[in-house]
Amino acid sequence: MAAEVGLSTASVSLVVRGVAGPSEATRRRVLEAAERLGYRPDRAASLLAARRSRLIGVLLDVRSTFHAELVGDLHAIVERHGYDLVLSTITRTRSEQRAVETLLDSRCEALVLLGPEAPASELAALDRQLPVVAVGRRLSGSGVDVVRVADDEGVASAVEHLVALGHRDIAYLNGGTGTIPALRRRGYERAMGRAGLGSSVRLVPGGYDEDAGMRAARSLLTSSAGELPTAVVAFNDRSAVGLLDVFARTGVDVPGQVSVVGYDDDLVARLAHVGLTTVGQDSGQLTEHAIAALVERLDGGRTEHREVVLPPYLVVRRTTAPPRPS
Amino acid sequence: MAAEVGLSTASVSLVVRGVAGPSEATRRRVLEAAERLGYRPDRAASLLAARRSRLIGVLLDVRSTFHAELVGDLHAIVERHGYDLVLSTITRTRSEQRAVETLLDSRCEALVLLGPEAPASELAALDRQLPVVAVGRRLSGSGVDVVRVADDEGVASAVEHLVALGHRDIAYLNGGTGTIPALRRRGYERAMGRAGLGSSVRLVPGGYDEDAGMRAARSLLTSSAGELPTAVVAFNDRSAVGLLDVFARTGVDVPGQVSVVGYDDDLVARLAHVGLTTVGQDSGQLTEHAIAALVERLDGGRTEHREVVLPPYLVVRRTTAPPRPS
DNA sequence: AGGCTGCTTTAAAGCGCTTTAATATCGAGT
DNA sequence: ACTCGATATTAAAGCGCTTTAAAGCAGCCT
Repeated sequence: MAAEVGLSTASVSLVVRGVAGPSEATRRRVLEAAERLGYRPDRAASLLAARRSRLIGVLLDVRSTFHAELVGDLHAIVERHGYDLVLSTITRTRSEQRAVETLLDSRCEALVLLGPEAPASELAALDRQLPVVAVGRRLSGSGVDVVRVADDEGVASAVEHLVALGHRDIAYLNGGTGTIPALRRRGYERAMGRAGLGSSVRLVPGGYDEDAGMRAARSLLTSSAGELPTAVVAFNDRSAVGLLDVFARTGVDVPGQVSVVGYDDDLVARLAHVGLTTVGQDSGQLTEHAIAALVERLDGGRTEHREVVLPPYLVVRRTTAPPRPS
Repeated sequence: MAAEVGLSTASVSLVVRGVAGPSEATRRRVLEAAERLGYRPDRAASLLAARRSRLIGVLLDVRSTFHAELVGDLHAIVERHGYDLVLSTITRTRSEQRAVETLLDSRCEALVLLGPEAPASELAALDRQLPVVAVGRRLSGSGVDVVRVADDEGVASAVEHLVALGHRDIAYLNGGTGTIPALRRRGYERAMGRAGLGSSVRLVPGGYDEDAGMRAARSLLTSSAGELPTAVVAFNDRSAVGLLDVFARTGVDVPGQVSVVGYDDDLVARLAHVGLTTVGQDSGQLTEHAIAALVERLDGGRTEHREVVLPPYLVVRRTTAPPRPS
């Protein structure tokens, strides 16, 4: 390529990277030749020579629609800062650790971890190697930057919405063990307390999928469970959909007899025939803050860690209404 | 790292890559030191020096759940062949071409394109640079390897299923323009013809999403459309879900009054409360053939192109039943 | 003319590895 | 003791770039 135009490789490098220096004439000459030869700089070589990759690694679960949305936003944002993305997904057979190692091998300068599961200590250790931002997960300690949505507030706003509609008998369909389920559950309990409904707190064992919701619905419908609550807040949309399904099949009118609120604003919640009232998080904000945090540490030299907590928003659709007359 | 153990970098390289040569003693010494120092070989440097990246690029749409599934399988398969994956996704703001360029820049040795949209000629041009396999799309000419499922057969088997149940008035909800919609539609037309129902062919304009399905359902329900068919085969699951939604809201019983079949065996089709009869494709087979094709060309020296067409399978769930009595 | 300045270009070193060919080591065999 | 072959190790070149310092070259001033 350099030989082709009778210039040094240095000049070519300068032109190709758009660095100031070469004259207009040289620039044109090189660009023309590059075009003609279909020249593409070798990323590996640049990376090696430049000692900067300008690569940001993203750990994701390719099966998650929410992650998909985030990746879309990330691409756009990262580009504005002159970085590029490298994706690494977990799968059934590919652990989080393995996925992160791939990212490390690609010599990423920083990592965005979408919903990481690793223990906080491990993440902190990672962060000692390179800037890391965890998205969407609450983390004790402050070994990494965190950008997340206040899940407890989200659930609280769901409860408040129901209370405002007149509900008093509001059950919560739990999401199992884990930091996120715990946080959401606490949001429910606190909100109930604040509404003077502390004594009506009613926790139903659940899980994260449709099946869990279906089981929960069936247990609520057995007479031994006592009267059906007038509303139930579910850990997430998937379990809420399970609830809706069983209610629909057993002739329980939603929202006539029971109101249902989900969490996540999943695609499934938005489907017109589901129309689930739910709590969503602003993916654009989430990614914007995540990248900002990394760039600050990479280019701005910030060293202490920070946690950004964004407010969730309630989306009222068709599964909530005033309670049935008792 | 080499200095650390008092050996040459060559020896270290040999050990780290697991190449035969170094003695057991050396091997242990290096491995121990690597562990202690947290040494990770630099991918870029290896890539540059080895002149082989052993990387396979995957073009995908991170928003597609089917692609997600494929990526999961790909990771597992590729690993068995000693390759690694690099992912590049299209997004709202990131074109297919841009995504492919990224892959090229990473010096992939071959590309797996999941549902590529580029014209065949462009793909053929790409294939002149490196082995390319297109997954899931029918391609005229033979400029690249193709692995796909026989979409026409899939739709045909849906029609045959309905015919076997006794249906004669079977409409098809079209998927818009594009090679895949065209192929599926033809599958419908042919199957109808074979069943002696050529004169009952009934095409409804549609699209690929829930909205299109909803619009189609409404148009079917207006009296001007004539009598409601006893069954409708939809271009895909998403549009089928739109149909189901409108039917449910307007009190049209499925499958009592109308049977509905989708296509894709999406997650949404599997949800218990949807229970959509649909046509699925075996993602494991698809990826297995795709990688096999690439490996053969990469390591086996095959040069001509090939097309692998896999059979789809019908999944009968709860949205199909014998037709309503007329 | 000679010395400056400011702009453009390039030689050369080197990034962290792989690879090849050559060298070192060690018994075994004669 | 000496050669031979097998095995283990390494020196050195080089992958395709970036980067730094230095060189080349105008034009300008004194």
